Amino acid sequence: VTTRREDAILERVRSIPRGFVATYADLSPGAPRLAGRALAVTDQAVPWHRVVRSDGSVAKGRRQLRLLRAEGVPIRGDRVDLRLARYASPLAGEAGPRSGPGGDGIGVSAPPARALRPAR
DNA sequence: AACATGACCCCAT
DNA sequence: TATGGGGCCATGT
Repeated sequence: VTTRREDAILERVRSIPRGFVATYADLSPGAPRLAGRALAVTDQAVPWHRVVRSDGSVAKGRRQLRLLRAEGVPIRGDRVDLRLARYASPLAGEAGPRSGPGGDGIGVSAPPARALRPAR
């Protein structure tokens, strides 16, 4: 079961381009655990493997790393090189805990689609 | 209502 | 780079 906030998070997960990643905090500033829960309980088809921790480590181990490597996401050791692979999220730069009505930045519209470096 | 548990994060050692 | 403490939203006892 997902709440409205979680649904919004899932939608943003879907917006992560192939070859890039986003962190839980990018998806839900101020309540990153909520992003984790959303992915854990949803039955929707989303590219969950493109979501990583803020230090580049992953929650689902080798399985996740394999999927990421398959997309060409740069990985050093056992963690993603965020400086190259991080997708410039629409919420990037927004405030942390309680950024206005809604409690988080969810509700912001379209992504910038600004190209970072192509995943090597 | 208190406490515990998560695909977590930030800050200060 | 690694740990510990405090904070976060939602659920389940």
